[in-house]
Amino acid sequence: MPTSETKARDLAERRRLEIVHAAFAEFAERGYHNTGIADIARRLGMGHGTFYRYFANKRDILVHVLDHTVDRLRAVVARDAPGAATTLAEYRAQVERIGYAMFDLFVEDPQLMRMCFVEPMSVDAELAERVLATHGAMSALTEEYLRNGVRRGFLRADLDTDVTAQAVNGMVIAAGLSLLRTPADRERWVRAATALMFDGIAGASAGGAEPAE
Amino acid sequence: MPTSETKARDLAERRRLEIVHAAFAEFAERGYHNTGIADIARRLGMGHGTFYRYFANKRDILVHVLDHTVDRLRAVVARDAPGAATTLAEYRAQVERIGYAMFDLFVEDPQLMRMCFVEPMSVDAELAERVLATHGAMSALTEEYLRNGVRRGFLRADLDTDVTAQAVNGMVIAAGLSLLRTPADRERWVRAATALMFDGIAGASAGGAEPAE
Amino acid sequence: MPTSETKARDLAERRRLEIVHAAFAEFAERGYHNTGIADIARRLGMGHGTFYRYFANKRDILVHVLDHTVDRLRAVVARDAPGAATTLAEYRAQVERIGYAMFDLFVEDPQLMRMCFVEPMSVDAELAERVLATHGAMSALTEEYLRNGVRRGFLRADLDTDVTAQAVNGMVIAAGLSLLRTPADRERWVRAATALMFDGIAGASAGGAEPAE
Amino acid sequence: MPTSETKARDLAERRRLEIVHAAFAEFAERGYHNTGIADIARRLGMGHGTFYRYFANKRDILVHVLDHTVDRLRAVVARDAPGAATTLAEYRAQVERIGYAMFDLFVEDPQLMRMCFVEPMSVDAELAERVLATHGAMSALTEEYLRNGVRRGFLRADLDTDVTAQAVNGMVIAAGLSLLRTPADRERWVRAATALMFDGIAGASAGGAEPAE
DNA sequence: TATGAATGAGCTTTCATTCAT
DNA sequence: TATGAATGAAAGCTCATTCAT
Repeated sequence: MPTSETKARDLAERRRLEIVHAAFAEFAERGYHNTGIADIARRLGMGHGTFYRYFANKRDILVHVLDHTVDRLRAVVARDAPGAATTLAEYRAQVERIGYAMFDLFVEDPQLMRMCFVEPMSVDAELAERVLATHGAMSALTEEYLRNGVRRGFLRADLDTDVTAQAVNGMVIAAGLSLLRTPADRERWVRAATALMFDGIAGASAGGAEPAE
Repeated sequence: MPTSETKARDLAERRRLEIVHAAFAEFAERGYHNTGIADIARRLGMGHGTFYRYFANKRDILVHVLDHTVDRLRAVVARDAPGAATTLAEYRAQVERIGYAMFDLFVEDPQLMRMCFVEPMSVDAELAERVLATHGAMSALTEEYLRNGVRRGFLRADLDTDVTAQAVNGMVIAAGLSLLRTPADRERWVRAATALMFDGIAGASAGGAEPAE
Repeated sequence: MPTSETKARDLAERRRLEIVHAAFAEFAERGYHNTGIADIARRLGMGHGTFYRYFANKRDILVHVLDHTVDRLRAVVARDAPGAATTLAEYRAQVERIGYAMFDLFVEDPQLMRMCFVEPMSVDAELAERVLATHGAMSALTEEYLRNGVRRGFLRADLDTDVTAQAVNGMVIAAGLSLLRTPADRERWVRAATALMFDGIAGASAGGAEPAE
Repeated sequence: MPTSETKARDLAERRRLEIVHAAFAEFAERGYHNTGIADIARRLGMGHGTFYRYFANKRDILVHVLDHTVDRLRAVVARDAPGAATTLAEYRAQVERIGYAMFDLFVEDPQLMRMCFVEPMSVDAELAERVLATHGAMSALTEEYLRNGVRRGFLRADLDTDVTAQAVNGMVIAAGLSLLRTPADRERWVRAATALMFDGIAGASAGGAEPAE
């Protein structure tokens, strides 16, 4: 039995979400700096004063768009538990699943990348730091997966999990950027990326774990 | 025999370069949108009207800063000719050399990354496309190296050079971003990244060229 | 026999008064222009839409605050009837009584001065005129006292009652302003002001009714 | 031989003064809060952006208008040196001179009062305090005159110079306010005010230095 | 009657760009 | 060629007021 107060709160919450979505669309379309509050409001058919009932200022909405978008990303990565895989094959399958999911996310909304990593970078130092922190957090997540693999023994014992996690995340970023420009073959991307990740590029015969010396 | 005209042209060219450097510094410090023409001019101790004798408008200087910065990046990658290596060990050594060089570049000027890939992304669609095109071009360059390795037989014959090149470039981007936040151990980064690139993460015993099926 | 209608009217009247008091407090605290309708409503714990059920607009409430405040001032001055005193001593005592009373009023609420003479002056021409008219009315009241004294023969026969009344009121204003800044000794102020008013500043020996010639 | 730099500085200084005058006129006409920067600029036929080359913000111009106006007031009071008079007659003549001069100032520009004491009072606490401080400073100046008279023996020995000075200043304020409403007879005002100031209102026969008790 | 969500006029302020000197 | 004063478009933000509930 929802009281009128909770109903009002729900309505307000829905409104906030609407604005977040509209802002996402506008920012994605023309960029944060080329978007006015009026543009966001117009997209929702509401007065631009109304915007300020829900968000403190322009930067505030960007923060919320960012958070909202990062959550979507994080959800995909976190869906598969880091400790789930017990064999290399399982692990690889898990990575592929995540890869496919992220790829689909990027395909569904190619601007997602931009909203998470590009637009907020050029607003102010604090937001830039926040983006980088997010990137760091996602690398930490990736590292969990790697650590698990090392612990279980199916990943190289001498793996530098920290740096490797960041490098792997870099591949994901590259995929995202690539999709901003041209549609890509999902299968091919994930296959090539996992191949690179697990096996490297060295010829099978020549391959050794040791760096050249 | 420099005529007074060529001398004047040289002087103008030097001035343009000065402005590009000043703009780079200002943009790096507080971002394109938070930098005014006056800031750039002030840094050079020149009147801000003078700026417009050398560049058409604010966007124009960004384009030049971008180009100039990308050239620096490209120079590093292109220093080693793609076709130079003839064995895996040579190839790997070459990659490491390039890796060290890029790393040093990022350390020397961590904002380089931002100027190439971040700031121009949020100005307008055309500049964003340009950034992505640049990224594409550098991937193409990387691909040349990979193709060469495949041709020579020391890289996997079935390597998807296109996607793999992009993914490798993603690692570089990750390194650059990482350096924006925290200084990193050059040795460790390059070692881990090349290990990942050449050998993958799979345990030595378990490693096979074949993807899980 | 209060009908329900008169009861409702009374309730409404009480509400109006509450709002007037709240508005006085807010205006006094941060000035008319820095106070929003929402501030006044919040102070009463009521919705700010409700305000408009009692007052036509923001200016309207100021008018009512002004009137209400002027009434308080006027009541003090009018308490002693202008014609009551019949001798100079009585008259002087009356002036002192009024002086003490006004002083107490200012001490009790130093913002009273501001609400009567300052805030409304900077809203629009009509309100400014109204403030000046009020000042004129209070001078007229003062003049009544002076006229009475002249008529009774204990004030200078040649007294310019009009201008003198205004000048005397000016002293009161000065006292009010002074209290806005620093607390003052009531005794001292009233004593000095009445001494000035009745006897002037000229040395006793030198004193004559005649202006210097 | 004015260098081009001093010429430029002079020009800028003249521009600033022009703006101060225009702002004075606009503020006087419609009040600080009802005046937009655009109004001030329009009055000078200049773009409103130009305003910000000379003043930091709207409040800033008010501060300058205030200072400029107070200086005009102060100049009048300070013209006659406080210690100049040596006899009561001289002193009274000096007071009358100052009275005439102030009166003329108010007649010439009745809004002067409003700019000094009214408009800045309702902007923020700091400006209000500043107005009151100015009032205090002018009272202090008046007190100097009174002290001098007491020292020389032609004013009451027991004069409370502090309070009396404030009260006398109150008369001046009253005159100023009065002139905002209706033109007044200069002769009459000064005569009545000095009479009040020097001799008080008590009838000649009845007059005594002692307060009634 | 009471409410507060919605509104948009209107303001201040910034800054890229122009142009007379 | 160099300058910086002038400009006004454009944007963010506030808040008095309205009105559906």
